[in-house]
Amino acid sequence: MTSAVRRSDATRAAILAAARERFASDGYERATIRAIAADARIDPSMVMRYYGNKEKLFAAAAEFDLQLPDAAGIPRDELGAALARHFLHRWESDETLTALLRAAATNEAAAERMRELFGAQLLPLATAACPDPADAPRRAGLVASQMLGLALCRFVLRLPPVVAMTADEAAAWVGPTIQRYLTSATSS
Amino acid sequence: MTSAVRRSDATRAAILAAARERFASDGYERATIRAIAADARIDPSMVMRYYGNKEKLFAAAAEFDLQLPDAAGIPRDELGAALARHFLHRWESDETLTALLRAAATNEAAAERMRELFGAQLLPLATAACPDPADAPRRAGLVASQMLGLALCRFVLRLPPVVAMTADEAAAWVGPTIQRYLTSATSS
DNA sequence: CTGTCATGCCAACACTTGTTGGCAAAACCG
DNA sequence: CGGTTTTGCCAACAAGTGTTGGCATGACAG
Repeated sequence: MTSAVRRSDATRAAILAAARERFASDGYERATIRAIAADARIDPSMVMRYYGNKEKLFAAAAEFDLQLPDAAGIPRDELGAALARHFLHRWESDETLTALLRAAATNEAAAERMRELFGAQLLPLATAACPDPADAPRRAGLVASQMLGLALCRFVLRLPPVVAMTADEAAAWVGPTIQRYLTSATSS
Repeated sequence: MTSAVRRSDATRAAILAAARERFASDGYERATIRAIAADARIDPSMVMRYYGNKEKLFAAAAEFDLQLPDAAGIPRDELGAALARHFLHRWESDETLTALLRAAATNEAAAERMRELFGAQLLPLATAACPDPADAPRRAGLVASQMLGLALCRFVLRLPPVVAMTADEAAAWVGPTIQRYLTSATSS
């Protein structure tokens, strides 16, 4: 009966949703199993039964797909702006990324997950987009620094001027930066 | 006897140094008073006597001066590169900034401190450097997003390609970005 | 209906946390 | 020297943590 719909699937989903919310707003250590369980209106022990322990719960809650567009489908000189817009949109529509970012600051497993996400999703796109595949990692790292920095200031630190910008304004400013990191002639 | 050198000043300093180290490597919640006290080779209760409570200890440990150069002393078109280099150097020579960044991800007081730092130190420089003072906050916010993002990837998440770069390489890449955020014609 | 398994809650565990009060020794001042 | 203040440690507290095992209730197959 592995593929059947169990009655507990709703509970599992409620736990996962509550976990994402707590991890996103409180980070890994301050998000307690008890608080998550209370949000999902079940007993804390259920969380343990369905997810084993807190670490595994986080791993399940931090599962994430950036859904990056295919580099081939976008004109080379619009890639920066398109990526910037996509990132911001993705960030605003799914709190998983904020959860991951907040947790990654203090939790090594979350940081490792962030590095995996970088290597598995952003790096391939950079490799396809940049002139010399040999320095794709560095270029992807720079793109990450700008996009994660923007998310940090906007969703975590909440710097007023960064929060005040619309997503389109922010993308318009940051787009050329991403573009340069991806496709410019090598600096230095 | 307020201005005299007390015998306990060495202990106070040891506590503060240990606190900065722990906050920098563990973040606010995982850095325990007990661990800090152990590092400083004293009893946990001493931390309380000298700093009141954990919050105040963090406030004392997170005191920080960016020591930004005067915008007037630097040619306008070299400001971006100079700032990038300065930031990276400052970051590497004092772990207080890493402590502040790690803690700010999950601790509201630390985030507030980060915003103060932004408003009191980076904003004035941007106001002096950018063409129209009216959009200085936005420009300063963008600068912060890039510099904090770089620090996040390099010192907290430890993305391999970002760690592998030398400080000068990183500054060479990021410099033009900062420059554009500060002095370019308004985007969008 | 009967037996079986899934679902949920309760109570408790071992442990860690920040924090407090009291007590000994050392340092200092007259 | 005597008296006071400073510096430090010890033991303990109350609260909160992740985690566990047992017991009820419901659903469901035969």
